[in-house]
Amino acid sequence: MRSAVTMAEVAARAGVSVSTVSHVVNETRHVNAETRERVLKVIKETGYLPNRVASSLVTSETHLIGIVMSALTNRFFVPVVAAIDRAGRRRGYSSVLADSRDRVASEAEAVSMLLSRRVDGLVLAPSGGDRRAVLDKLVEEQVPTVLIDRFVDERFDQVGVENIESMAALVEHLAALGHSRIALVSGLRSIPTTAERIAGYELGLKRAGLPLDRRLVVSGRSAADPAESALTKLLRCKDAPTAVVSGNNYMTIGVLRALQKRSMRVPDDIAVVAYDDLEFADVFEPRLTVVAQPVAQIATKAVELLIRRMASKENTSSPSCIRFPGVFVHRESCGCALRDASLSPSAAVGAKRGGLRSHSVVPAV
Amino acid sequence: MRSAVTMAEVAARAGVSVSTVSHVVNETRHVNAETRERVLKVIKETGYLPNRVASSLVTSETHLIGIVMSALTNRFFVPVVAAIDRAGRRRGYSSVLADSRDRVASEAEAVSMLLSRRVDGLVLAPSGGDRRAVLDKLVEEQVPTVLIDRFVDERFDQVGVENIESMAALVEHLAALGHSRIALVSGLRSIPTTAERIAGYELGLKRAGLPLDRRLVVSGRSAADPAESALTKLLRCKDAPTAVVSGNNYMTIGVLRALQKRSMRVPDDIAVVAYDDLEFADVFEPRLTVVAQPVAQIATKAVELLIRRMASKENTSSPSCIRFPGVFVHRESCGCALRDASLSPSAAVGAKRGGLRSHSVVPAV
DNA sequence: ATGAAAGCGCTAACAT
DNA sequence: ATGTTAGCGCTTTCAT
Repeated sequence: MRSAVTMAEVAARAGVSVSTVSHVVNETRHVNAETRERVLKVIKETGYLPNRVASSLVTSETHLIGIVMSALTNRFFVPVVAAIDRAGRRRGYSSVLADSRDRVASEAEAVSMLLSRRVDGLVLAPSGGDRRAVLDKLVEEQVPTVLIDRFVDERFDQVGVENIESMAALVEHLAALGHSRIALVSGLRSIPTTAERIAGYELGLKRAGLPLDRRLVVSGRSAADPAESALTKLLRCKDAPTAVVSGNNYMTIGVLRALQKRSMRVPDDIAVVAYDDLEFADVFEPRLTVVAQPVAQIATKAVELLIRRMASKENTSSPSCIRFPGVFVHRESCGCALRDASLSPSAAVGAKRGGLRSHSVVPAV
Repeated sequence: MRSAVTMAEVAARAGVSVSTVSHVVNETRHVNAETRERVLKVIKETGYLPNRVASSLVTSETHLIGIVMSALTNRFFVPVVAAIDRAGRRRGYSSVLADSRDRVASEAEAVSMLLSRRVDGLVLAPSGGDRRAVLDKLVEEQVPTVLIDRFVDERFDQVGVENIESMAALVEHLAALGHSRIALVSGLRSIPTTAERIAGYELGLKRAGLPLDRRLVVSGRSAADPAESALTKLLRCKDAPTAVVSGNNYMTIGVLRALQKRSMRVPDDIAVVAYDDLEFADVFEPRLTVVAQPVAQIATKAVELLIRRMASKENTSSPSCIRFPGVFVHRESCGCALRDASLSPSAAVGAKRGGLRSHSVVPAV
C-alpha cells in the first residue's frame, strides 16, 4: 500500500522544522522566500500530499459536506453535488453521500455515519415518516444543516419549490382553455409536497370558478405504475376528465403510458400538463407543458446557506425558509395551439402573484 | 458548534479505561458482559459517536472510496454511488465525489484532493486527453483504483461495456431488415469508445455484405446539438440514409429532434436504433430499439473489484479487464413490425458471438 | 523568521 | 479481563 510521505520527512529533507513546512503548505505565517522555496522543492520532489485526516483531527474541520437523500431517485442529488463541487473548488469542500432509502431508520443510520465522519454540515432531503428523532439530534448537536425539497422543520434552513401557486397556475391554464373536468394524479399522502400540490389544484379550480370533484383526484402514489393504473381506472368512468395534471415526473411517465395504451392522443383527446420537467421532455411528442422545479437554483441556494451557517461561529441567525417559484414551461401538450394560438398562457397570472415564473419555449418547427 | 463527547469521557463516566471503551465499540476483544453493558449505557446516555477521523489517523484506513467522474453527465455516477452504498452497508464504506469536468487538469486536481483525504480506493472514469500523469501517480502510490467506462490503461482493473459486437449487432439488425444505406452518428474522436463503436459499425456492415460509405458516418461529437445538425445536414444530401444508428444517449436526443423538425416519421420514413438506453425510452413514440449498457452491473463489478483489491495487502494479482456485453432491447423504432413480424432480431447472431445479450421487450398494447 | 512541544481522539501493542 | 501508553500526522501556541 501507499507509504505516503509525511510532513516530518519533508521537514527533515529540507532541513527545517515541521511547523515551518506546515506554514508554507498552508500559507499561514510568513516564511523566508529562500526557505519556502527549499521546502516547496522538497515537496515537489517527494510528491508530498498533506494528510487531511490528520489536519482534520487537529482543526476539527473536515471540509466535508454530507448529503443525505433517497439518493438514486432524488432529483436534487446531482445538482447538490454539483453545487458543492462548485463551492468546493474555492473553499475545499467535498461531498460524502448517504442513501436514506426514504426510510427513517436508514436515514438515522446515514446521519450517524456522516456525523461520525465529522462532516462540517449536512444537506438533507427528509424522508417520509417520523423523522423527529433524527432532526432533534441534529439540533442538539448543532450540526449545520439545510433541508431541501420538503419543508418539515422550522428549526432548520429550508429550501425548495413553491408548490401551491405553481400547481394552481397549471390548473388555471387548463381552465382558461375551456376544460372543466380536470383530473389530478397526486402523490403519496405521506409526503408534505403532495398536500401542497393538492391545495394548489383546488386553488386553481376555485380561481377559475370551477367546482371541485373529488373523484377527479386520484392517487398515483408518486410513482409511474400506480399512476398509470389510477388514471386508467379513472378514464374508464363516465364523465371522464378532458384534461389531466400529473403531480410529479414519475407519475407523468405513468400518465403517458396510460394514454398511450388507450390510444388517446394528446392534446386532441385529452390535454396533459405536469408538475416537474422531464429530462427529455423536449423530444416527447407532443412536447409537455410543465411547471419545472428550478433544481439547480435550489441546490445552489441550499449549499450557499449551508456554507454561510458553517462559517459563522455564532449559530444565531434565525433559519431561512426559501421557496423558489416554479417555472412554467409552455409547450404543446396543453393544447393551446389547437384552441387559440394567440391565447397567452394563464401562467402570466401566476407570475403576477409571484408564485411562478413563465418561460415560453419556442415550439419546434 | 458541536462539542462531541470523546471516548475518554465515556471511559471516565463508565469507570473504565479508554481501551476498554474502544474494544466494546469495535468488538475487538472480549469484555465482561457487565462492563460492556455499563459502557454501552454511558454511550447511549451521552450520545457518543466514535470519531472516525481519529480512528482513520491511527489505522490509516478511511473506508472512503473516491469517485472521479465528469460527474453530472456521467451515466455511471449514480450506479457507482449506489453500488458503494450497498457494499458500504456491510463494510462501512462511503463515497466522496470529485468532478473531473472531463478535463485532465481538473482530473489531476480531483485525484490529488481525494488522495489527500486518504481515500482507500478510487473509481475513476478517465477523462479524454492525456491522463498519463495522473495514472502514473496512482500506480506509483499504489492506490487501489478501478477504471470504469473507458479502457485506457492496463495497469488497472477496468470495467466497461463491450462496444464492437454491440454496435455490429445494431447494424446487422438494420441490414437484415433490408437497409443498405445505414448512417452512423458517432461521438468525439478523442474518446476511446468512439473508435470501438465505429469499428463495430464497420464490422456490422461487413458481416452483412454491405459496402462502407464514409459519407454516412458523421460526427455528433457525443452531444445532442452537434448530432442534430450533423444528421440534418446528412439528410439533405441525395442518397440520404434509410436508417440511422445513434452512437450514444445524448446524440439520440439530437437525432430524434432532427427527424422531428423535418417531420420524418420513425420507422416509416427512417429507421432508428441507438447505442445506450434512455431513461424514458419506453414512453417515446415509437419506442426505441437500443443496445443498453448494463450500467448497474458494470458499477457493481467495479466496486467489487475495488473492494477486493483494497482488502488484499499483496497488490499482486494482475489487473482484470472486464467487458460486459451490451443488452439488445428490441422495440419498434427499427421497424421490424412493419416488415415482418415474425423476423427474429439479428441480435441473436451477436448473442451467439458472445458480445451481446438479447432482451426482447414486450410491445405495449 | 523559525523551532519545540503539546495535544486532537483514537488504536493497539504491551503490561498486569 | 482490563489498563497504560506510545504513537498516527498534523496545527498551533509559546519560546527564542
